[in-house]
Amino acid sequence: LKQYFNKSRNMKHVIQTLRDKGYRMTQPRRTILAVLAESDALLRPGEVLARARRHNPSLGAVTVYRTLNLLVELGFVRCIHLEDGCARYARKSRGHNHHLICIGCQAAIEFPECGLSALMNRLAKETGFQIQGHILELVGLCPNCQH
Amino acid sequence: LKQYFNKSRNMKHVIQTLRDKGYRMTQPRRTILAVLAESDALLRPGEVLARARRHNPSLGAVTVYRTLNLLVELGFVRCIHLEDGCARYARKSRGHNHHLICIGCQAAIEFPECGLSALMNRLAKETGFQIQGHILELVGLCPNCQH
DNA sequence: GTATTTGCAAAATGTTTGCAGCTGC
DNA sequence: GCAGCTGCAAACATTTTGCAAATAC
Repeated sequence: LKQYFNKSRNMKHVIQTLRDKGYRMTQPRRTILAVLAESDALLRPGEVLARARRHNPSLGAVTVYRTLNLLVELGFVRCIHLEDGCARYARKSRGHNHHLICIGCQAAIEFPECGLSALMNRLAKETGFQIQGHILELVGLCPNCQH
Repeated sequence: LKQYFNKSRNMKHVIQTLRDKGYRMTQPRRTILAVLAESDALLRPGEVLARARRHNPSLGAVTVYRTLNLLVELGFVRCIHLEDGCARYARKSRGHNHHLICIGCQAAIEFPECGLSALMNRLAKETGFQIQGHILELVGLCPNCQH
């Protein structure tokens, strides 16, 4: 889990996906992927930048913003807005899933099944809406932050 | 529905709640409440300001931000961050509920039951998290925006 | 070699704060 | 009358854009 992006097979998958869309794997992108791979917590862009600069001090903030947007677009990263509206990022597995987030330490755990399809079907019938998706995040305190 | 805040009983409830917490009902607050009452769509602070200025041209943007924050704090309004991270506001009924949002016209319909408690209980047991809440919004196209 | 990417500076955007004057009650 | 509120200006935080130099492949 911790080495999601470090596992050679996953990194190759990222590189291949970039290639397929005309993008390139670069040193800054590798560094940012490594930062996300090493963290189990949601990170703000500034936090990603600070951590990435430990490995690569000349990295620019703009590159972090652009890279995070790209990784979201490609589906490798999720952008989450909690109540405060700040953008936070976490790595995302393939397929449909959501995050359970600790409001103490920002730890984020993925879970796949949300069981919302019955609700969505019912509301679609009742309202005539064509429901396309949903935003769902659970928030609470992880075992370490409950004391 | 359209006149949620205009109904005298509801307005009195807002006034009473403000009073109880040491706040006052003022002309700018009344105007902003009326704007939210008249709209069935999510509104950005700037949109609230523009609409409110039709009734009260001297209204300041800062007052809109402060009033929206206050109304969220008191539970009369919900602040929603969609994928783009922008803050949008909608009036909120009492009790637990969520919104079904049209990505075409920003129309927002409240619905009360989300059926997430089984999922939350299961994840709490599996992870040791003390789950305190959830962010849930359904997004799609309303009948008018599907054409 | 060439198209993509980077990093800087600057601009744009969105929101908050300090404060003097105004308003609700 | 006095506490709370407003509106302005300014500060602040965050994100985006234009562009020349660097880089991936």
